[in-house]
Amino acid sequence: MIEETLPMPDIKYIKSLSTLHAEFESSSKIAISVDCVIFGFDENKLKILLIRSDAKKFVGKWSLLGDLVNPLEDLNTSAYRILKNRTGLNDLYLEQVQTFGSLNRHPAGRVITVAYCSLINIQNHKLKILDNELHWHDVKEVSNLAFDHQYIFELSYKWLQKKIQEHPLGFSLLPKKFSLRELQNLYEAILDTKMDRRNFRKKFFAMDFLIDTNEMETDVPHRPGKLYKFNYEKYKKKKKKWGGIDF
Amino acid sequence: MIEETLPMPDIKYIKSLSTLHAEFESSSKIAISVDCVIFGFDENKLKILLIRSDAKKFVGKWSLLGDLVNPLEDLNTSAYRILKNRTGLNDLYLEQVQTFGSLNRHPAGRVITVAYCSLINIQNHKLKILDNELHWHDVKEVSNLAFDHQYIFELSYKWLQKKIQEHPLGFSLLPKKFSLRELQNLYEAILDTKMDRRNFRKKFFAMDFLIDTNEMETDVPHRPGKLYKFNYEKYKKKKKKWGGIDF
DNA sequence: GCAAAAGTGTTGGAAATACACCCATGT
DNA sequence: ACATGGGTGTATTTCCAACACTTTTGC
Repeated sequence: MIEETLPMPDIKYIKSLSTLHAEFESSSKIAISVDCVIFGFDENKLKILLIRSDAKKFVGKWSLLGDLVNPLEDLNTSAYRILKNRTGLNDLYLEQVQTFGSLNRHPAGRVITVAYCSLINIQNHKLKILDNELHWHDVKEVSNLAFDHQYIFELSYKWLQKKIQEHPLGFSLLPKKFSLRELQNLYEAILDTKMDRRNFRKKFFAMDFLIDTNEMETDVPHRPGKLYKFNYEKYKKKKKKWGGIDF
Repeated sequence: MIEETLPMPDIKYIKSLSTLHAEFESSSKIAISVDCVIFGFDENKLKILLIRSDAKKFVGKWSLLGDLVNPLEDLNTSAYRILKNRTGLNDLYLEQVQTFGSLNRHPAGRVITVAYCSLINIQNHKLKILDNELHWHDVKEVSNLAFDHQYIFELSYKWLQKKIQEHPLGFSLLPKKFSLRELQNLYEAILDTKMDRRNFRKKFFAMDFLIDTNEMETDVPHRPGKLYKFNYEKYKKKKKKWGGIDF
């Protein structure tokens, strides 16, 4: 139940003025931010966008892209704004992952952050602002991020691994037209595994969500493969079936 | 109030005083709350805990259990506090579901809320404080909740349906010792479906997470069934296998 | 012609489903 | 005795995993 007015601080004990002051300060505000875990796919590797942190406590460390939520803007809008400022925004997939609210996760005070996960196609979205050394990092080499961003990143990556097996998000990371080899490379990179090529094809053809574009790869130093598009319309109509119990 | 003899401030757009006031008020703070979707299981029906809203805009409507986050308390701690205040807290399962931050979801101002889902055993947790008509409602009869709580409830329910198929949460809703019939009734209630009794048993025995307590049901007007416990230790050791691709 | 990847089917095992009868208890 | 749900096994089907050779292109 939410009170219509903010509650008075509940002061039961005698405290020093400075403690009271600190509590008043902190009780009067919790800041809320959005952090974006932005995945891309290039050279058959899964990548993530990072910048250098400019927080004093974390100089030199890499950090997710985040910003405070503007009080007059919807939460999702905040996430889209951050993405837009950094990349441009066609063909992007964005979804909330989780909210992180440990007491001391931010050195500047109480900041609760909502993590969003975004998938973008690196080729179609050249970075426009390169402040703070913004660039793509191989996910396998991400370590020791600023704040609690390492933890957020790791949860987001696990989230992506699970999600991509249940929903067709992966296509956002590929060109509109792609070969089955590219699709399989994507899955193998994200899930960090190898799959049987024939079974992979069989699987996707059986789903019947791939549209044959009647085009072929060009400029490949081997037999060119067919190019496909993903049929979002057909997918949307499909209702998810009962999945069984499987711990 | 701006005095007529002073120069006009450099305002590019003319706004009413009340608009300016509202913008100042809202730009200065975003409140953050936690709302708990608390599920229980009784009489073979899935239930949810609700109270009467005391927000003026929603008089008479039912509402989830929520409260503002205390700036000196961890986010999860807020959720546990709300639960504790309302129920007592043994054997409870609590997990964050999603954060809701639409601009106008709360009439009192900008409030972003983090939804938590909790599963408790109704028999073991008699309600202690019955303010605001706190009691259990059949999930099938929940409608027209206050705020955006209907939406939060519906997402949480879907979350539960999915989660219970992939993780053994359901046991939190049952007594420590339960019969297979009770377990199946639980699954059928949550998933709103019927299952084959023999296959259900086979499934759970094959998982090998049930411990035979060598006790039987008593006071049942038919052949008594065996009572089982769930083996959390054994489950924890199990690593989740590769799940395949399945849109 | 050679390297490199595209394209293609079958088979065996595992898991899920569908299904029917006897048993133990309380009334 | 009867009503109620407990307990069990098998046949069928479906899904998944494993596996090898031929084809097409660039060089």
